[in-house]
Amino acid sequence: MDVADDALELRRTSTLSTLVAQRLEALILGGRLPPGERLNEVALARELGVSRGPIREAARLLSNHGLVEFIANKGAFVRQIDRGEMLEIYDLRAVLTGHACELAAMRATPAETQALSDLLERMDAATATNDAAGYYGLNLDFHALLMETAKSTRLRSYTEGLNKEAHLYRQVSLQTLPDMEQSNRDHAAIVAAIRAGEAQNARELGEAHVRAGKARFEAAVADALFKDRS
Amino acid sequence: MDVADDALELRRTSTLSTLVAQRLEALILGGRLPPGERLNEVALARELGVSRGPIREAARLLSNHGLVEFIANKGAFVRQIDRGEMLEIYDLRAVLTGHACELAAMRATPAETQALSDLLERMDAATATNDAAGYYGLNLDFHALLMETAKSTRLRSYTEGLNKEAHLYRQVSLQTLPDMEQSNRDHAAIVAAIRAGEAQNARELGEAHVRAGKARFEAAVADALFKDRS
DNA sequence: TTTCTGAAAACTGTTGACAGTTTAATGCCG
DNA sequence: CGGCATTAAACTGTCAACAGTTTTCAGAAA
Repeated sequence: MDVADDALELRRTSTLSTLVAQRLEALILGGRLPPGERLNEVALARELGVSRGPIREAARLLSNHGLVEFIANKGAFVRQIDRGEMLEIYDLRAVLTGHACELAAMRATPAETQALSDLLERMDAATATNDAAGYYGLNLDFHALLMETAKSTRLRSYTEGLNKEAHLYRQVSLQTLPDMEQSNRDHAAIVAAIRAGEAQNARELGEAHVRAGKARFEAAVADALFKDRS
Repeated sequence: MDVADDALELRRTSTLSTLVAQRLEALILGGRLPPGERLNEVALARELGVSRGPIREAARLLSNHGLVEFIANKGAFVRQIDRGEMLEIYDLRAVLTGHACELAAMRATPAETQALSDLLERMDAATATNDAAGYYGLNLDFHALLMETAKSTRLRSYTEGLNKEAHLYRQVSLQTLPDMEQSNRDHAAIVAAIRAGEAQNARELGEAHVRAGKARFEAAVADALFKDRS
């Protein structure tokens, strides 16, 4: 999608409500509106310089993205995600990532496989220099490109939603950092399968990749629990 | 969830916006608001006896369910689903149904497997008497119970959303009726795998079951196309 | 001091009105 | 008669005010 399309798309969809929704989403994911917090309509309206109408519409927009929960006569609250829901999210992400890899293997254009390979190389470089922050960003890019390559709008929006929800887990400290080396070995295997057009194989590799993340998460939680009790 | 819980839940969530959303959803899925139609706010407000605010909020609610699409300064439109999107929906439904069966195999209580078996029998009875309408309803119940048994709220809501979206396909005539006998053989195999706790097997069976539906759909589309041209 | 009661403050849910945009229609010109 | 500019109608986007509920807090009773 080029710039002109972007501009058109913006003009086609942008209204105060959607802009406010983006602001609110940023506030929530950025932690300034922590899980459990109520979205005070009048305060937010004053702060953002709009009336309550757009605030309410924006909150309703976010509600089905799973970021916000409505309680009648009490208002909109930032959702709280507990450990069980986090596991649920990992499971779904695993299944959907697997499906994305499968589709990518079937549909990837040469340019796309090349772009994936390029990202792989840059991630290797980040691993070599132990650049965790850089790796983190590239990792996001990689998974985004994977979804792009799968060419399934719903798959992408579901995955994006799950990723956002994961940010609502109370102890962000438990959002584990991947073992960069192992993680990128996974990526390399996935890209190889995609390049070879081995759909089933790509699917299994993608699913296992996320499952590994889930395992790390569970270990981190168990570890934190242990520390609490000691 | 018992009746008291339902009432509480209702009181907790129900507000004009949500009630209107349910009404609108019914109008859309019932075909009275066909795909592509604009949701005229003033007309709907008058018809439902509320002001435009709740209508707008309800539309925003439905927009995230994928039933409605907003275009700035033009309003809310009932989404249109084309053949490609329909295939995308089938794919996702297949993957998610497989996952649901997998989870069900791991988590089903004896009561739940029994309930699944009971539905199976009633579907057999419907098949025997060639009661397509009855089978249709029981089939919905079966898949709903499957999701219940999987005990994953997101899995359920995603699947429900996909099912609703599928209703937006322009030619509802192409929504194929399953071959009742074959379909129920699939169901029986799935329940057997769940009862046996064979998660991986249940997953594959569930996925294949939906894939079969996708194949029927593709055949029906090809057939319709052929008839058009002849 | 604690607990209950009741009123006030704060806030959400809803409504009707105003502003700006889009769409349809009317009339003009070729 | 057909195409085009202009104008009016219809409609959406936004706002400010009203109604009803929830929460808070002060004061009285135990």
